[in-house]
Amino acid sequence: MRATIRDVAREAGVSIATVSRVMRDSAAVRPATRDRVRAAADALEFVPSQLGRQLAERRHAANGIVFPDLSGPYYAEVVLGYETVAAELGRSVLILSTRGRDDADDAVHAMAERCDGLVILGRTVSDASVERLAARGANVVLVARPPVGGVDSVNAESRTSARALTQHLLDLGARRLVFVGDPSTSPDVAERFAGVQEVSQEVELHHVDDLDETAGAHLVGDYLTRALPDAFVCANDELALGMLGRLQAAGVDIPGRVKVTGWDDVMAARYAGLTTVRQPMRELGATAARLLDELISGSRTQPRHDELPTELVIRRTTTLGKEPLS
Amino acid sequence: MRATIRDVAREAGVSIATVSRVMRDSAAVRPATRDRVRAAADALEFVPSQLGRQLAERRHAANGIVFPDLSGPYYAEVVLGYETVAAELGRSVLILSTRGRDDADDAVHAMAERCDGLVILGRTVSDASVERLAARGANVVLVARPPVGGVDSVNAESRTSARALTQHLLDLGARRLVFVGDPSTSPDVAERFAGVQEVSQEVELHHVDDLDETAGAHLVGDYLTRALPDAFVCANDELALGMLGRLQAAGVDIPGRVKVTGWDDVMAARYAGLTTVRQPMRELGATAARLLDELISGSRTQPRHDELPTELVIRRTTTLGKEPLS
DNA sequence: GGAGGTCCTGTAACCGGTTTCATCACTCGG
DNA sequence: CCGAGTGATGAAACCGGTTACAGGACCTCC
Repeated sequence: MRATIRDVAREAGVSIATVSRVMRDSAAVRPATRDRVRAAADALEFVPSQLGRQLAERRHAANGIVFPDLSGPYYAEVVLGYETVAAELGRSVLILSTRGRDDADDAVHAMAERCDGLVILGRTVSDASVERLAARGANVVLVARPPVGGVDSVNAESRTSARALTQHLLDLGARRLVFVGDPSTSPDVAERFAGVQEVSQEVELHHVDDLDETAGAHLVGDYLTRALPDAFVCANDELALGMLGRLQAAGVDIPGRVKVTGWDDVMAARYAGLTTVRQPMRELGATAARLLDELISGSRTQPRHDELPTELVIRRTTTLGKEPLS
Repeated sequence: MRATIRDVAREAGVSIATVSRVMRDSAAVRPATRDRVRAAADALEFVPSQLGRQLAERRHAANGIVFPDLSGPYYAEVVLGYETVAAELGRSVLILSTRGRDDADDAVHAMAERCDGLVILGRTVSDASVERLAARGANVVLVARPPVGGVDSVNAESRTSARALTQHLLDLGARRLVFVGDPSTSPDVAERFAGVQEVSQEVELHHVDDLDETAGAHLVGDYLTRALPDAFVCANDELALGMLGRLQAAGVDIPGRVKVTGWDDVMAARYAGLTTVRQPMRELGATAARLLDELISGSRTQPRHDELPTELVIRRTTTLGKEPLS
């Protein structure tokens, strides 16, 4: 069995209070006593129990982060940015993936009991659950999800880049645009669509349920038999990549005949030469960590809703550039 | 302040022991008493403190996982597989990324104090640290890293697939092979090289320090001025993708003039049509979680060193197939 | 009617730390 | 020489649970 603070106290001939003071340097201890305690602690290989400490301090020194998945680069990067800052702030990070889990809400509540605060990415838990957490006094920051009540949030700006993207297409002579995605499923997608509409009023909307490659590849068929538009503005990269593959297989000239854009700038987008919009993923995570720290330390009481800028990335699927693969 | 077990006991007119029994269903309680306790708990919105519980049970019900990064899909998938199984086993998951951290060893030791056991991916911490952890009685499982002492490990098989990959190239008529990577930096790479050598004795070795795209793109230059081999067998996909981009830019016929293979099957490899070797990443994580659980529960005392099979994935950079993008 | 058993519940010790407060020794100024 | 102040230390309460053990109520069977 591992040594406890009482073992060290006995060995050094002092009280446990003194050992505690030496271990955490919290109060003056006579040098001679301090050395004796240090020696005893070393001899017994004493390492203070985090559980005991946490119970006494009534804090976990840990934060949670909830995400749907780590498969794509998106959430992985956010998690990394979050972990980096949390570590700097001296907090451990607990993770919870809701993929393939039907009890996500319960799992999140259980997790909230194990940390001082948590970050929730995307639509992993219901609004009701978020509100319940907040009502229970949990410290919560939402990322990539519209604000719920007075809960903090951090999001990537969508509308400005959507406008820039659309203007870029118009500048290239594209007139008939088709937006692929369903604005009603996600406020993010709605914002992107709204941005596109602001610049190109006559943009068509092609509803699609799943925003993945299969759906993208599938829906191309409809257009091949009918007329192709000048450009497909996809709600995300997966969709765009799926369409791209299918269009290329059909021998359609890209970007000559039709232009394609995505959103997110996943790694594969680089290899596919896909024009897209890059989000500051790591920065989203880092910002969330800082906001959460403010909540936990109580240094801020007013809710904050941050919006981080995004960046248009132009590649071969819109302009036939000679830019290197980078 | 949140209600504690004592508040509930007072409210229900019973002792804290009875409340505990009701909350955890650990012993028979008279139905009438149980209902009274339940009602009191509900009224006070009592949720047992995990800290108190953990201290009493002397367990964290949490496992750690240490990884270098999450940027590539490799570690992200391993972490996901791990998290899924850990959650099924009722354990939370703590993460620690060592990227850009110079005190990785200390951080890992600190983390070990906060969980019942941990998984270490790759060469994130020194062998000495792993041994120190094991000596302190920590439960440790290594993944994608050669065994250290009697510590459990889970690895992906390398040699068999390396042989299959090489045979595939020979079957296609390739004779002059160049292996790109440094077998001395990683036992994994050494295994892969050894497997290649077993089938093609005259394979050349091209040492390269960093196994990333830049390095790959860079080293192509040397070969363009001299003679190209029949095939480049790269130690990983990033390297291969870097070379591929540079070769294509130079107008080299792939796979006609030169074939290129990678290792890992990252997502971008699919889009690039790169022949590679797929590792069962999620399964690596899941297996590690199960081994760790055996260690923690004490149901196994003999160390285990598992090796999971890998799979050759043939794509356009070796054979000019018509296989769909999948 | 009493011994023995079962069922339920409370008392109290325990997990391993932190921290308040009291105490005691010692220094210093008057 | 004495009272006040200062610095180091220990006793004990506390954080919020779990659980071994004891004991009382009640039932059963001889």
